[in-house]
Parts: sequence; structure tokens; C-alpha cells
Amino acid sequence: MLSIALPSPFSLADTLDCGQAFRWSRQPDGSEVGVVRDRLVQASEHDGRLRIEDLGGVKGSSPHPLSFWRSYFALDIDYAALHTLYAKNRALARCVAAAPGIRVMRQDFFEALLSIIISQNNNIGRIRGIVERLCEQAGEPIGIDPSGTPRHAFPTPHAMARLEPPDLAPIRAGYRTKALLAASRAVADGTLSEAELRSLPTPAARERLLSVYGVGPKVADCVLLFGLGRFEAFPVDVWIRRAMERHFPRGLPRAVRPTAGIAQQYIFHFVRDRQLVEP
DNA sequence: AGCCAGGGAGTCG
DNA sequence: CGACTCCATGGC
Repeated sequence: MLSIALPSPFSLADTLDCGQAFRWSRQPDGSEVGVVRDRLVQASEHDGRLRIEDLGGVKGSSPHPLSFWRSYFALDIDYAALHTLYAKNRALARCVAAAPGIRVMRQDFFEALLSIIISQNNNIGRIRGIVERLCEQAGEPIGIDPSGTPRHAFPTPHAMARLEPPDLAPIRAGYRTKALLAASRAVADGTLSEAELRSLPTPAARERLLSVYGVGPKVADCVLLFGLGRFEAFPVDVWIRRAMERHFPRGLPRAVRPTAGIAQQYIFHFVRDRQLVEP
């Protein structure tokens, strides 16, 4: 079992349940169980520390080391400094006040890409169902979670690429099926390379994403943010904070950059769902 | 029954 | 480019 000292602010529940990830679920005891890459894990927060217990994984995989979790939960990012920056913008300040412990996680690229395609014109409950059925359909089995449900890893691009639309009928993704397969094939055949995207500046990476069928501006920005860790498109680290201050010495402009708007939108939905503000 | 929910593609002017 | 319309599905 791993134990990690948590920076402040941080909220495990808010981070995992705000709609940026779809494979974690809250347990009756308050802990969170989820599938992360090839492993089933249970996480909980106790007086300033994050506890992570590995519950098994696909054959041949091994538990994630502590360094993985630091990156996954963005524990290296100075959110206190970020919140200071956000205080200058009314909308962002409201987001922070509603759920100050949310962190934008670094998730798996391919999982983020397909999950976000699924999320288009959709709602969180149904998104979670489709994602889970997709994993049952095409992902490697892992084992039984504490609630007795069999869990699977997220499908690999190659496993997805050899499917046809009828194969995906059971997941009931509707018209998103075509886009799921197009994106999967683009990744599987190298047309859309994660390594290349990571090597590209954000605007060029966005263009590459937009060239894939079913990927529009919203999905591209979400993939940059959640699947490629482009926090500079979403100004969450100190380096970018400095860059922003250099470009906007008087503070943030009224219109924040597009990707920041996306994260903001996600958090607003979370806030609305919790009925902390008027719809 | 009708509307809509974390969009995007296709088709018109 | 801007303003449509359609696209499956499921919950309210």
C-alpha cells in the first residue's frame, strides 16, 4: 500500500467525481475504487495523506509506483499559486470557491480520447455506462472490484481497431460509434501518434487532433487537457503563470484561453449537479 | 410525448 | 464563415 503526503488544496472525492474521469466510483466507506491503465486500485484520503491500495491487474502488469500517482493526480502542480491567479477572474474564482480541491488529472491519452468522444452531446451517467461496457467488450479482464463487479482495462487501440460497428452495438454509444472506430484506427495505424502529439506545440497538436473524424474543437481541447497534460493550454503551473503574467501584466484577460474554458465548464457542471449554484 | 445532454458532420446560403 | 439539421440513446 502506498501513502503519499498531499499538498493543499486537494480533494480526492471532488477530483475523481467532477466528471473528468469516468472509471472511478465512490464506495460506501468513502474510499474510491477505479481502474487506472492496467490496474484496479482503491484510493482514500486520510488526514492529509493519500492511500492507494493495488487490487490487481491484467496479467503481466505490475502496480503503479508512487511517482506515477504524483503525476496522475498532478501533485506536482502548485494549485495554491493557481488559485491566486484565478482570484483575478470572477468566473474562475467561483469555480475555485465551489470545489477548491479539484485537480486536473493526467490521464491515459487513448482512454481520454475515446471517453471524450463518448461524452459529446451526452450526460455523465450514460457516459460512464458506455465507457464501462466498452471495457467489458474489448478490454483485458482484471478481476472483481469490492462491489462484486468484474472490471476490465480500457481497450488498447489495436483491440479497438479490429472491431466493426456491429461489434460495438452492445455498448449503445449511438452515432458516436463511428467516431470511436475512426479515432482508434488513427491511433492504431500511427496516423495519430501520442508520441508525436506530445512532441508538438499545443496549437499544432490541436490541429492534428482536429483532423480525426469525430474530433471537433471541444473534444480536441479536452484531449489536450485531460489526455496530454497540456496544462499550459490550461494555465495551471507556475511556468505558465509566469508566461501569462508576461503576456498579461495587468492580470488575466476577461476571456481566458479556450482550454481553461473547457475545464471551467466541467467544473461548472459539477457544481450544478451538486446544486451549489442555480442552474 | 417531448426535450435535452461535456458536439460534430454535412449542407446550405 | 454562420446558421441550420440530423445523428442514437436514455433519463426526466
